Amino acid sequence: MENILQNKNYRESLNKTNLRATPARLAILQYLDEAKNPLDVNTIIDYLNCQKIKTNQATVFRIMNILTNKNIAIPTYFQDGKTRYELANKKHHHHLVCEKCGKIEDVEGDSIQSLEKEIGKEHKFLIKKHSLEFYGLCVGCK
Amino acid sequence: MENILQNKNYRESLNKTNLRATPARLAILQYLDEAKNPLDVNTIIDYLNCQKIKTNQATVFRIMNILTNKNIAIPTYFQDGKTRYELANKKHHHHLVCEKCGKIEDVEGDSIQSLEKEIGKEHKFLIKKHSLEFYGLCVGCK
DNA sequence: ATGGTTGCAAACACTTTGCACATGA
DNA sequence: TCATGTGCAAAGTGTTTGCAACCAT
Repeated sequence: MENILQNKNYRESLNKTNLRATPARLAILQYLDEAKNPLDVNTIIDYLNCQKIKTNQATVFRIMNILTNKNIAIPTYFQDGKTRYELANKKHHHHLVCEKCGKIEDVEGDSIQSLEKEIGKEHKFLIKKHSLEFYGLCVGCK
Repeated sequence: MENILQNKNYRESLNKTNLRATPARLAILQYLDEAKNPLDVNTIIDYLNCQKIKTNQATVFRIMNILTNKNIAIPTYFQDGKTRYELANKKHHHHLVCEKCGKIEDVEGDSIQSLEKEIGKEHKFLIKKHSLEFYGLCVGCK
């Protein structure tokens, strides 16, 4: 579980995993790296269009799947049915999702490590990861 | 947040919330009540067919949405993109999802209540619920 | 009787796939 | 050069909606 994106050299990061550095891939890595929230495919496509990089859904889905398989990106599945992606790079965190405006906020810290260990042992289950989302109302909406 | 399904009188439970007691609704409530796992719509349809209750996806989705809005059922969203439902009736719990065979196991106990309070306060976020799923390998698959 | 429910088909949204063409190394 | 990647269109899923017919109360 090494940190593939350590030096923001996206091109090198791609080559290191036997992926070619295409304009779309480079731009997506940069966008994910700058993003404060997990991004869904349509948001990514809009961004690429703004950057004058012509693309389409099939390609972006393919890229996101590859980045996921190479452990460069991590998908999270929210209640609206859209998959959102973040760089695996980021510190482990959870999400606060506002049910009114849809805003997604990160919560840093892996606060349930010990719980995870305990549960895994008790249920004889090899836990590899977890997904913890809090749903409610953000400051502006409550 | 009263317990609507306290006495397994599904008909009464439905009437109490201004819902008519149709064969599909009664059977779904009973099925959910007996189920050890959250159920997705196709699984529910298969069950209804076995029970000689003719139905279709639109109807079952509509029923599940209504039950969710009436706080009788709770949806959970898993990585395979399918929504699964449980009775709101059940003790609060989390899920262990086997990434190989797909089996879903419940983990009883609301072990992160205090964490939730803490995070809500710190982020000025009104947390109404959370969703915690553990992914990995079950006894049989590891 | 009549308003809530269903069934069917069509529409939607998200995601995947096939195949010819284009391109990075 | 040539394997890898892209674009487009079509197809695959899960879910929702419109509307006429149906049925629980």
